[in-house]
Amino acid sequence: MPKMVKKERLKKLQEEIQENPFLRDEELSEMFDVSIQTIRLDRMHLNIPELRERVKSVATENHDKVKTLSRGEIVGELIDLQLNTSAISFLETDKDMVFQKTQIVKGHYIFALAESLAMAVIDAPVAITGVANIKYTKPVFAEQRLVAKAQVTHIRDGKEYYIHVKVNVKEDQVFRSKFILTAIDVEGVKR
Amino acid sequence: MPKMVKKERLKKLQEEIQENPFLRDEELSEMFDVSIQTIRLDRMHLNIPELRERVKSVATENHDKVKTLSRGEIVGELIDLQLNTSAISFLETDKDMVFQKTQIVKGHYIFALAESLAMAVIDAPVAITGVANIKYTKPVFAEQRLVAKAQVTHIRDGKEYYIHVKVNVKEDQVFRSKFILTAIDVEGVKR
DNA sequence: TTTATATTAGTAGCAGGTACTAAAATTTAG
DNA sequence: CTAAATTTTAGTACCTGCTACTAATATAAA
Repeated sequence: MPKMVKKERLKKLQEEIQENPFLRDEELSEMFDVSIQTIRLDRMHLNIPELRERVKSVATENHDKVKTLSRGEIVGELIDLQLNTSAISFLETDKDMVFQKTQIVKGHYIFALAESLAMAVIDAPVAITGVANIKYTKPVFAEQRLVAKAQVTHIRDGKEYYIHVKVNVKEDQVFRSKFILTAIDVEGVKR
Repeated sequence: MPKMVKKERLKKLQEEIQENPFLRDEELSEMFDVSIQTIRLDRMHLNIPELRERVKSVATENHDKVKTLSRGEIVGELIDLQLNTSAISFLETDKDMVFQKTQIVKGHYIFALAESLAMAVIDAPVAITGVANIKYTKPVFAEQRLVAKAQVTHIRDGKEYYIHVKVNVKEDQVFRSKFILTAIDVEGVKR
């Protein structure tokens, strides 16, 4: 990189570390063609912690994220559950969920919220999503609280469950759907 | 923890570190009530790297994962695209995508594949999912290759796009859907 | 009791820093 | 142009969480 003044370097340094937090001071000093001490002063000035701390925070952030996405079978937080009858859950949307161009939340997050609530409301050891009829009525943005309400409308033969799930942001409905979930015995589905 | 024989300790140690990779040798030595040296010999025996290496690998693994989920606007890999006409993409399913009880892939992954393909096929700067009509025809398991095919069936007023998306595993259809996407101008959607 | 096996102790050295002091180099002001 | 202020570089001591190694004990098996 060509030599630059302090201000410029600070800006670029911040961007560079943001983009790749795994860079050592030595590597950065080579990139910017300044001494290692300068990089350290710069980091101090920008309140950027050392490599190991950066790595640790990437690790812990993502560790948590992976847990709530793959360990938790339910997307969002369950706040009320009447088995086989109704259920309510919510999900706070954030910047990671949106299309960058439009800032609109990707549909599958809302779908996942609705689907997992539909699954949660069923009192069956296993259920598989059969049919879903969906309508997105309004776009959802980041930093909004989605409230999902599921209502079991019909149970046929004790196997097929008809469930309506509606998702609201405050009083505005943003999504509605009908799920038909079919209870299946675990052994019967093996490949 | 009560004292235990080597074999038992090795097993527990492996589990403990797997569950929480952020433990120092010293903390582990206290947990198991053995010397720090013993923990180090144990790790060596089990081929478990040191704390910093573990943290680093958690960070990099998840760093990649987050990138492919949030940076990439399209879920799956695009292999063919005829703008405003048709498109094909695929997605390899893995163990992280399934319900643990049933080993069946969660519906929203398939939905996300279909939705993002539907969005990709449209030649509009911005598009928002309006209505989706969905049917899951067969359960999908991990380690299968989902192939999604999108077909634009109708364009109304140059704004509303009707798109069919079908998802197959080999010759079996596992999902089909109809999307109606509405092109919107970016300025018009701001809150 | 001798011999293995397992555990503990202790030392030197490494990476990637922090925290600090001090000297140059460069810029800015008078 | 010169003095003062700012920026950059140099160097040292110390920190954490290790590795790699040597050596002494403790415990269990033959």
